[in-house]
Amino acid sequence: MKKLTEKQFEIYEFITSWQMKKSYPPTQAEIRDHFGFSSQNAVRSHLALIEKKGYIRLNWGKARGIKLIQSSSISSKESSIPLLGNIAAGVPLWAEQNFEDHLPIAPALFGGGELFALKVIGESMIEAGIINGDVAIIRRQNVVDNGEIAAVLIDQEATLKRVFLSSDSLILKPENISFKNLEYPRNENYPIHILGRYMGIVRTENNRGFS
Amino acid sequence: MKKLTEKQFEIYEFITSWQMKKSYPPTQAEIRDHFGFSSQNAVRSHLALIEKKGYIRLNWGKARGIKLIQSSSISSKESSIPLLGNIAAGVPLWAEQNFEDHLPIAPALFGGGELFALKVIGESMIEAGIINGDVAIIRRQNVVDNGEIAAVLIDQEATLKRVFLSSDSLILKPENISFKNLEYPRNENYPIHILGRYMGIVRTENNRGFS
DNA sequence: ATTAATACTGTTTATAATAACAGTGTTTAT
DNA sequence: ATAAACACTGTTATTATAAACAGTATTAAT
Repeated sequence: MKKLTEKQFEIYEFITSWQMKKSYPPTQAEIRDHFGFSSQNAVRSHLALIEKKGYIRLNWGKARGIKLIQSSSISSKESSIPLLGNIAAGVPLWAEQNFEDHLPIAPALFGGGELFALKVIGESMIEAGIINGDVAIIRRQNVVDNGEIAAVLIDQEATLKRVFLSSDSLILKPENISFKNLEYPRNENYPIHILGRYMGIVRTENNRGFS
Repeated sequence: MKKLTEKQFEIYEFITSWQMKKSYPPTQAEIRDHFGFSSQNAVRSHLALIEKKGYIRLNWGKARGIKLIQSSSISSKESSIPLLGNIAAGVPLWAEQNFEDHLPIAPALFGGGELFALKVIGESMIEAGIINGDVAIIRRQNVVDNGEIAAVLIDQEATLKRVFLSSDSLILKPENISFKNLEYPRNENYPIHILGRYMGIVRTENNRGFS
């Protein structure tokens, strides 16, 4: 199946998660509003392309006539999100063995894609409402847009930071007034990895400090 | 759950099988045609009754706004948490009709019990890391221990507050320095209800303001 | 260097679909 | 016997939603 462009994928994801939540697909106008387009035509042309690539089927002329085609990657069979455990130095990060747990949550709730969960350590994102011990849901990707929150690995510890990438440096901005920005010059081997984009959190009060 | 009449059941079945086949629900006109009614009103009144019995939920004014309610045995108890929708004055709070959505999350993650979800309105718990728009997971119970966070209903609006009950008063303490405590003398008919105990939150960044 | 595909804005028209109002018999449960 | 709930017909208004047409600007692929 032909690959979707990034934008097309975003729209496709929006449809799947809407469908998941509401059990019926969104209208073109609802998609337009979500993405802030001022023209429905933007949606129409995107849908046409996504259909051409075989991800959806359009029932032309009918309200909410978008039918999702089952694709193996985002199939509804997946009903959990892997929780990444302790990160041992040198061990390949994505090996199955590192997944010590699975959260019984359908990935579609967080927009689907290649998701994993990570326990947030520290208070650095407290002003974004993310506190120590929260489980962050991350979509795996190694680049994120400027200003987005990403999961980064610093000295074997996973934390969340707002990421700004300029031509000559990478800046990690905590959401906590008492923390300083971290700045790393580019083209140097800085000791951080972007693990993925922050998609949300899950916080369970019943088993804080459980594992 | 109240039983459907034979005719209502036929219509309900038609909707479920349509939904299965097409992945979106039928319109009222499509139902009318299938049953050979000459008036849409026949459909409308049936749907209203089926909704009242809690088998579907109607999204009034929206095309194909019929949502099937998961039969509580399969989905609710094992792999999803109902999201409580708008709370209309006078309407019994726990009627099926008020559940507009189900979060695809296994209740066990939040300790099990009779759980439901509620969208948090306002900034009153910001210091507990709970921000406006978060979906709080609540375990239904009308009493909570002193100092625990509970979902309370004040003037038809659901918020979270830390609850303290002394011999002569009930105090609701927000976790926000700029908010004042609310105090209600006991043995008076105060306008608040304790809905249940706060068990955690889910925050999805991908569909904030999804309704 | 040029084409094709992508990602849109803006406006208008057509149709799909729901809502509201006013009724008529028929059954079911007091 | 008498409401109340059920199962409809018939008509009209209104809104929700999709389609069509005419563009612009940017990026990726020859």
